Amino acid sequence: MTRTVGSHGPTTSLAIRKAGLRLITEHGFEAMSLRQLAAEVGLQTASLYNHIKTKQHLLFELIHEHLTALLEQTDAALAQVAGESPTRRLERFVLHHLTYHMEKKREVFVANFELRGLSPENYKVIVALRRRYEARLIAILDEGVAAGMFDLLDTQVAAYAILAMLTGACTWYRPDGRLSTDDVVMLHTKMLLNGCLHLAGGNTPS
Amino acid sequence: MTRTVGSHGPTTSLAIRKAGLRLITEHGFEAMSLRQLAAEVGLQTASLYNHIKTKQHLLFELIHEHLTALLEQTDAALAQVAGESPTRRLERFVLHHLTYHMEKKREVFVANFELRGLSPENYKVIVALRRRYEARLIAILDEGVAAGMFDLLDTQVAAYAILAMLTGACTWYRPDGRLSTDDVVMLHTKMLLNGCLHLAGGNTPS
Amino acid sequence: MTRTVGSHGPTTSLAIRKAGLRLITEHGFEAMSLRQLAAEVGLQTASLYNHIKTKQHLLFELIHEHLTALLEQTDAALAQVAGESPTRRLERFVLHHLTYHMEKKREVFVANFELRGLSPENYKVIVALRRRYEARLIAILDEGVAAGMFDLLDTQVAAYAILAMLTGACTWYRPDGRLSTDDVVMLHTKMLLNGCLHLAGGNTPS
Amino acid sequence: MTRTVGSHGPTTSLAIRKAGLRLITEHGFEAMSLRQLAAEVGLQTASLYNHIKTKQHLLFELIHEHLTALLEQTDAALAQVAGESPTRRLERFVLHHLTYHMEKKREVFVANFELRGLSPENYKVIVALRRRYEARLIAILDEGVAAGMFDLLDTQVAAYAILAMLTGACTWYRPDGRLSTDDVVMLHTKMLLNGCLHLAGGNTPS
DNA sequence: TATGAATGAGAGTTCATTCAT
DNA sequence: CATGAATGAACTCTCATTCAT
Repeated sequence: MTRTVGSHGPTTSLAIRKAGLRLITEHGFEAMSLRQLAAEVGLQTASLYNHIKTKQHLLFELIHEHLTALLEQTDAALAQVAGESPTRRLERFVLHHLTYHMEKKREVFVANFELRGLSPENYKVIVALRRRYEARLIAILDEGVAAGMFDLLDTQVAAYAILAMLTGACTWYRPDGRLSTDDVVMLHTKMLLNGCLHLAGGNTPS
Repeated sequence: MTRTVGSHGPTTSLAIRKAGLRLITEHGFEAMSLRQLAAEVGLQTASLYNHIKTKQHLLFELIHEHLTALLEQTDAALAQVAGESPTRRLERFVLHHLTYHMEKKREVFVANFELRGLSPENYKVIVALRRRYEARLIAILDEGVAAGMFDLLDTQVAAYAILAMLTGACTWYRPDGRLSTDDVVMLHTKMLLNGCLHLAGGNTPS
Repeated sequence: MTRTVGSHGPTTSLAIRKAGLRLITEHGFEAMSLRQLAAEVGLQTASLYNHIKTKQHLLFELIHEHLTALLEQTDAALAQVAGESPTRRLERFVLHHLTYHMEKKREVFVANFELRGLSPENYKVIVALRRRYEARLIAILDEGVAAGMFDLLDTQVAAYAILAMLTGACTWYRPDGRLSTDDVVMLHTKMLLNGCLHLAGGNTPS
Repeated sequence: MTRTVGSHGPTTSLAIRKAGLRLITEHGFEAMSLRQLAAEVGLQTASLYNHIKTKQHLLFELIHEHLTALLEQTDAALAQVAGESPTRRLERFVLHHLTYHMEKKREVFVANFELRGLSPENYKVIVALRRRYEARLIAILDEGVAAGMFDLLDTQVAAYAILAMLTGACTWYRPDGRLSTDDVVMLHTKMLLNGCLHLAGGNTPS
């Protein structure tokens, strides 16, 4: 009754998803062929269809799983600083976003830059999830502005700008690069916090 | 300056490039077919080859022309503030980057997110051009740090972060949206300048 | 005669054959997929192979069973009018053919229009059975001609023509249509008998 | 300026259609592969698409062209006997139907037995054409009944029966067979006319 | 008896590109 | 400068069938 270790339980499905992420990251979704994917996993192309519904659905699943996990973990992280100051909460958000994104580079990349490959219906679902994530940040910024601590013309645009910067990090960050994750986090945290804060001197750009 | 009316020579080529930009933006380079492109311009597919060398070369041209123009205009813009303070120069850079990017949304998008479609040789050329552009910003940041005005752990990473934020703007910016270009420029300028400046109080993150 | 309830052994096999007939009728043999068939019966495709040898063999079985039954019943019907006049025997043949065919529309359709799907060996077997059936009709026509009652140039061709007409009926006949089976039988019997009879006046076509 | 004889004008398109008819007749529409078809014509599969829209559309075209021609020629034939007796007109119809069908066996076969391969929309169009053809025969039968010359319970059903018999002829008729076309025509004409006529003696089936 | 997974073959269709006209 | 036709490669996906469990 014991299942042979390593044998075809969810193993193959996982391998497909993992290889899929890699290939999509490298060549783009449209440019990745199922032949390639199958070869990577050591299957015939036809066998893929025992594990995925269609190529399109695979893309959807990969992005959906990523966004769901991201949302969940973000909420958990923010729960730790519930009731604290907007600055503290923003700091926490940045920390979590960066660590998560630097760890799951591939998932992030796909979820951010391969939305074009989604069918219209799938696209809608994914965009809704993204909106929910953005809403977390916007809420923090709104609190900060309401408390007179943040100085932002428009919290939604500010949120987009912040996310663009943070997510951009996962594009160029290399684990074996010059900077540690801590460095990257510190650098971005400082830039963004300073950028949002209402500064006494009022050094608005000339 | 005179051009014989009806000699639609360059006209067709321009139309192809314009439609190409649009289709690549919408569907991605790999997903855009030359059939589509030809139809868009009112030609048969075969006729495209009177105006482009290959599909690959079209992509290269589009990106190359964009980057060349961007570099040229950036240098012109910075020349206007030669010798001024790093803050002023950074402000100028941000202003120019944003206005240019919000005006040429499609070119920017293609040049940023379709590099994967380039052949290795073409990729090298383009990346070199991008490096030169990034170098302009890094230089400004370096000056600022050297002058003790900017407080940045790593100017290269800071430059990437800044560019990610700025370029991100062209992704979500809609000319008919809630914010004017001026608003967008002001908002980003303020965030970034504050983010870079060496603040007296020393509000390092907790 | 007793069969353990729940031992759905033959039940499943029957369900498969029934669904097979339906699907082949609707989509054609080549166009029917075993996936479809399995789904129709509530099985996985692989499980079908516990009940059929191959797709090809299923087709063969369906047709073979039909033709065997048809032959058997036809002989029984004709036995009832053994020794009677060719006219009476022809009448009986027509009656039986039509009633049988209108009742087993699907079997008839498959046996008539899906022979192309048979493998060469299976094809031979089936065609031999059909020949035997046609022979029954030809024999009646021959008797009629010999007795001077039927006026037919060629009894084989006449048999084909008659069968074509009769079998055609099963194509358009709808149980819930305008005509009852009795109507259909009467109409065809009259047409065919008149068509075969040696008419006194000799109304040969001009 | 003169076009090379035999060169690629409509020649290739015609060859495709001709080979298509043959292959569909032999293997059935679904079973015919475009690879086969291309090979038959000496092309690469892809090249077919310079001449056909899709496989489905090819089928539609073949049937549509056939039915259109059939209708047209039938009307021409019937025009020759306009105003004559129903018997004469029926005779003419039978003659034309048989000669046309024995000459264009393949077209007839496809148009009669491959309707299942048509998409729902195409199916509708084709069925409408067939209805128009059947209407020609029904009209003749109606005239005959009205004039008291034909004895038919139901002209529509009679028409179906007649067409089934006539069309069936094209299934088994072989140009090199035992019977000449004339024989076949005479045999069927006699059977059908006798079958329809109102006979003095009133030999209704017992 | 039923199943999930695997397979090899092959389906229709689209692709970028070439070339004679 | 534009075109229709041709090409070879590649695409996603489905097929009937097998086999260990």
